[in-house]
Amino acid sequence: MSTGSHLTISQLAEKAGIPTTTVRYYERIGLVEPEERSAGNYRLYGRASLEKLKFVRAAQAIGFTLEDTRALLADESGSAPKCGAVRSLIEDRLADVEERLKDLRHVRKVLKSAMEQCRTQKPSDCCLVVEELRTSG
Amino acid sequence: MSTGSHLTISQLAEKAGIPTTTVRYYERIGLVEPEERSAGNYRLYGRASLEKLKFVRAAQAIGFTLEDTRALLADESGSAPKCGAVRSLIEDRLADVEERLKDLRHVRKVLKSAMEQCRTQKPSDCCLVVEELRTSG
DNA sequence: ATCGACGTTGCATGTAAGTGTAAGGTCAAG
DNA sequence: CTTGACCTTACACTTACATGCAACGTCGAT
Repeated sequence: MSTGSHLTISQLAEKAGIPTTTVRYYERIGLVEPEERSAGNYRLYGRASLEKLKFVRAAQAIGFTLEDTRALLADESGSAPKCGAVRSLIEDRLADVEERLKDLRHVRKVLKSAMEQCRTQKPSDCCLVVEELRTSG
Repeated sequence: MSTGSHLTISQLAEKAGIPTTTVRYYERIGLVEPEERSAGNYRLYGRASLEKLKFVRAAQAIGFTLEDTRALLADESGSAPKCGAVRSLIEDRLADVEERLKDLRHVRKVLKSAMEQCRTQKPSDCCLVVEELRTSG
C-alpha cells in the first residue's frame, strides 16, 4: 500500500501511539472516522484524524471522558464547539479536580497516620490499623 | 420477623448506609457472610458484620479496592492480617495517592490555563481551547 | 502464485463495583 | 387467608474503556 497523503489504520495508530483496535473502537463510539476507504475497503486517514486522535488522548489525560471529548470535538454539525459550551465543560472538570484533590489530601493524611500506627508494632503482630481506618476514614 | 440480637439484611444495610443488593454483592465476592440463616432461609447478621461493613466502606473511602479490603480483613485463616502485610498495602496506596495528586495538580494547571484562553473569547466564538489542550495536556 | 503482514467485520470478554429483573418463598398484620 | 412488604436465587445488564478472537479479504514482495 503506497502511502500518498493518506495513512492506513496502523500508520495512524503508530503516530498517535495507540493500538489499532482502539482506533476502531473510537470509530465505533463516534469519535474518529476515516476520511476515505481504499479500493480494498481499508480505512484511510489524513492529517486531521491524527490531530483529532492526539486531542482525544490529551483530553483523556486531563480527565475528560470519551463522552465529554466527543462533545468537545462536536463535528456533527460541521462546526467547532462554541466557547461557552467548552467553558462549562472545563468548569465542571475543574470542580471535579478540586474536589478530588481535597479528597486525596484527606486520604493521604489518613494513610500516613495509619502508617505511624503501624510502625509502632512488630511486622508479625496483628494489625490495629483496622481501628484507625474505621474511626478516621 | 422479631429482631433478637440479629439483624435482617435490610436492617443491616440500613445501619451501614448501603443498599441490600450491595450487601449481597459483598457476600458474593467473599467480603461479608451472614452469621446465621433463619428458618425461612433469611440472612441473619450480628454486630460483627456491621463493624465489618463499616470498615469496608471506610477502606473504600480512602481508595482501597474491595480486593485490597478483603486482604485487610483476611479472616480466611481466622487471624487478623499481620502488620507487615498491611503496611505494604498502605505503602502502595500512599504511593498511588502521591502519584495521583501530582497528576491532578498538573491537570488543574492545564485546565486553568485553558480557562484563561477561553475567557479571551466570546461565548459564541469557536473555541481555540483544542489547541491549548493538545500542546500542554 | 504464494507467503506473511496487515486489513476487515462482528461478537465475546475483561475490569470494578455494583444495579436490575424475573420468578418465586416468607412473614406479620388486618 | 389474603395482602403487601420483605426475602431468596440466578442471571443479565451497567459504565468507561477498551482487548481478544475467529474467519476471512488484501497487499507487496519474493
